[in-house]
Amino acid sequence: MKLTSQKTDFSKWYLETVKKADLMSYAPVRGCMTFKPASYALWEKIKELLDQRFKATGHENAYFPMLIPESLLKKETNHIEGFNPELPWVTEAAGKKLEERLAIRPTSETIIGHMYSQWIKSYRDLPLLLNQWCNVIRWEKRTLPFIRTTEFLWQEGHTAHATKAEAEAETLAMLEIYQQIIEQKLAIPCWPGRKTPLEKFAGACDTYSIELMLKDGKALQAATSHFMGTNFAKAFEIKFLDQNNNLEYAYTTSWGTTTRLIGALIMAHGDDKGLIIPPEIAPTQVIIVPVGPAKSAPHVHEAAEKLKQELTAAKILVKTDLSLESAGWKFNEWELRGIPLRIEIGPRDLEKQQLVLARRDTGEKQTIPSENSHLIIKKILSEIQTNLFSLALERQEKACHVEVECLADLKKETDFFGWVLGGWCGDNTCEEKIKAETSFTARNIPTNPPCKKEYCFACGSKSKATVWYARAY
RNA sequence: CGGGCUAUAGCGCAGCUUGGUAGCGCGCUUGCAUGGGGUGCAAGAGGUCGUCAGUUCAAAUCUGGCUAGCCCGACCA
Repeated sequence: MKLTSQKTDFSKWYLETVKKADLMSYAPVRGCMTFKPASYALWEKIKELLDQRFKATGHENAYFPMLIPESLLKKETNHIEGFNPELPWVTEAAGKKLEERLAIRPTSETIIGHMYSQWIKSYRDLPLLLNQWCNVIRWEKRTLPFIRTTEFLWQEGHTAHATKAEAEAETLAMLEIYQQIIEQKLAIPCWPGRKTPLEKFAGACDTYSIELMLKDGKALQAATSHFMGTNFAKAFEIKFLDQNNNLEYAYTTSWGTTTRLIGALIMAHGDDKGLIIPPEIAPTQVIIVPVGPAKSAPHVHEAAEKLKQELTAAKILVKTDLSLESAGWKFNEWELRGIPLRIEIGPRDLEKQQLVLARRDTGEKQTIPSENSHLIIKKILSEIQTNLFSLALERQEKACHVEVECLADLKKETDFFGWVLGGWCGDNTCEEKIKAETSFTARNIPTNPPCKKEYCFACGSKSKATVWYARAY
């Protein structure tokens, strides 16, 4: 698999891999896909980890309707302008044309804003910290499994606060949760930062994003967090009486991440053999494969089941593969599916009281004593986790990077896929020029750039911000 | 909405130039052997060749229309 310059090879690899690993298949609606158990299990795991963090920071889950009346959607002008081209509409029900057509939600700021205006009356009602897990539909022109599908699953948090400072802090706090989960659990290095005005969410004051660099050198927006100021509060009349009996607009935020993370995971770690799932996010961390002659099968299978019980007791997520396929077939199958660690157990191992371990990340095989094996296995799982993150970081820093100082230099790098840091004078036309001439776009203004750029990448005048540029999904 | 390409068995493809009995690989079914890296042998099932029309004694093959899908751009989590 080529990592840069060969994006068509990579997208072919990606499509083949998601099919071979039995993650998805297309549904009979344009751009819609089914999440087969293998990928839905990943989503459940991601959900579980995020949900814990949301609840630990005082948020609660709720649910709002999927259908949004057109009049509500139109209340925030920038918002409707941004989403209008990709909305599906329900215009008829029970054989009758509806008086007002209903959009299938592309996101829920509007309907939640409407509800919040009824729920929030006093400063005592604030902050209101809700999240919902749901599906949304955006009729995009081009789709790609997990990365961009017509319907996708996500979580959207919506909060309302009494002060600007508190809402801004919320926006950044949620961005940090995304960063922690993506780096620590998905083992993918993050670029947190603020979006440029052109890339901002429709209706937001500030949009922050987590950007990732995938194996082919393209960037992916993995999570967003928006500070809405009072834009939505004014559009939906979210007002409250403060301690001094003054009627004030609330400050709102929203933040979300999606099943796209599954695609990110595949494209950040996968290799020629298929998926590689980091142990912290893997629904199955260890697969036990019995090997050896058929005559010894019952005996070996019994030992495999016993080992499974031991490891399960040690809180390791483990499965055994007792199917009739040949051992070699199973090895390849589980490698394709990305299980981080495989244990081979056969008559020879039983005799010597040992186990053979095979790491998915490095391909290394090693023999360990079977007694207290869970201690070594846990250690190796954590090594795999660390190693995957280091590999991704190293690739991002070396393979996916060139050092260029101006637009003219970048234009010479026609085959280059990766990232570039550039200064930005603050002018939209400079950003648009870069996009038009190179297909690199401003991903975000990193919170902690590795260095600061003094001059605008496009026009050469004094820079106001350092921007991360890349070709993006 | 622009620009390319494809449509033949569950999947991947050949056959089309030069019209003449529907093919291959993988998968599937059955049996036996095998089992520490996609194992071997044998037998078997499965297709009105995307669709409509035209040319012809004869069309998967030639001609025209239609439809669907894919890839590359613009939109985008």
